[in-house]
Amino acid sequence: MATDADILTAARTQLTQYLRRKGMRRTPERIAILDRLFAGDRHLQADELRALLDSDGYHLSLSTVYSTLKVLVEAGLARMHRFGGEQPAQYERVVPDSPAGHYHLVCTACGRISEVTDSSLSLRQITRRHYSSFEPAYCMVYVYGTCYRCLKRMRREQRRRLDSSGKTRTPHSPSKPK
Amino acid sequence: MATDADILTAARTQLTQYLRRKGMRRTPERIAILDRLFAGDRHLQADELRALLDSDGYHLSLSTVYSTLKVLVEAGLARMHRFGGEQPAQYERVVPDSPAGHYHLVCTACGRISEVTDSSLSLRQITRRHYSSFEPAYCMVYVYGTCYRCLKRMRREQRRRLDSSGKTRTPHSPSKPK
DNA sequence: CTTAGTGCAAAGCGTTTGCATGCGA
DNA sequence: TCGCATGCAAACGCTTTGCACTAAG
Repeated sequence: MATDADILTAARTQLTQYLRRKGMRRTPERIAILDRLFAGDRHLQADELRALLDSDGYHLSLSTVYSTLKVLVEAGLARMHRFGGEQPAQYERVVPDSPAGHYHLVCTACGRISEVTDSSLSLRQITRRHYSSFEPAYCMVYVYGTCYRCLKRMRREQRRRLDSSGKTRTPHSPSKPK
Repeated sequence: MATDADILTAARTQLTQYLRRKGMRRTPERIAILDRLFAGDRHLQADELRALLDSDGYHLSLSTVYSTLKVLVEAGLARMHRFGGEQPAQYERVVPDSPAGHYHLVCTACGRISEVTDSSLSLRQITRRHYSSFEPAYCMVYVYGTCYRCLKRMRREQRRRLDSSGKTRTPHSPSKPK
């Protein structure tokens, strides 16, 4: 039932504690980046995050964004993803103490990401069945495939290809041969 | 029960078919790269793969390695991983028609990867519970944590730190201060 | 004979680093 | 005041690209 405000508060607290524990400083830049990352649950690239902060009137350097994101990841407040391999890293907030696992549907055609929360795929369940020789911290699940949008498009294109290659096989209509 | 030889044969066949279907050429470089990738089930980086081929007396350019790996991924014969985010991409063979899912244990301390085959985490089981709006192709599971080797090391370091900071608090033994 | 594939070198691009300055504790 | 954090620009490293040459079909 946590509201976004609750989540942000919890995150700020966790960051403050982490920084203190590590003897690091609680700078306004770090707070601002945390706030912006937690303002939504989208995946953000470093430069997107910077652009957002910029349009908020908050100007900071890319290196600061990168270093802070690294801090957030170490503090367990953010997670880094490399979805395609070609595309740049994307960062995602981690809601403190949230028990549910969630995984990512990655469309290999358009790169769009959707998220699925699935309690049956919780960290606990996945990590439980491990050997004692590995101490799991968290897990990530990626399902690669085709999103419905691309499926539709691909079907449309296929149809058109058949229409034009089949010549007059089906005297239907070339419809829009554009 | 497939032997490595069987697997390689199947992979070669699948590649040949894929290339024919796409109107692409069956060059010796592509075969060599496929063979080398399937010679073991390790994760390989592009330049490692090239080095291996090099030591086999097979010299080819890095760009060829990259472009061929891309082809193999598209043909469903290889998979690309970006484990840490910082480290370069690693490639892994995909055994044709192998039903079992396997996931990766990634040590966040040393970067070492181990693989776990787990039939209860098969693609089928994971993808079954999706909406109809996404057509899954394959999935990847990463469990991040600490491997036993690093756990041991970290415990050792922690102990040493306590020993030296705690002064003579517990007059036990520094045991092996090595 | 045609044209996709290869090799080489250079470009590209996300990310990191070095260093001078600024600011939190 | 002390030393970590920031900003800038340059460096870095993996990957891609452009182009001339080679070879598969």
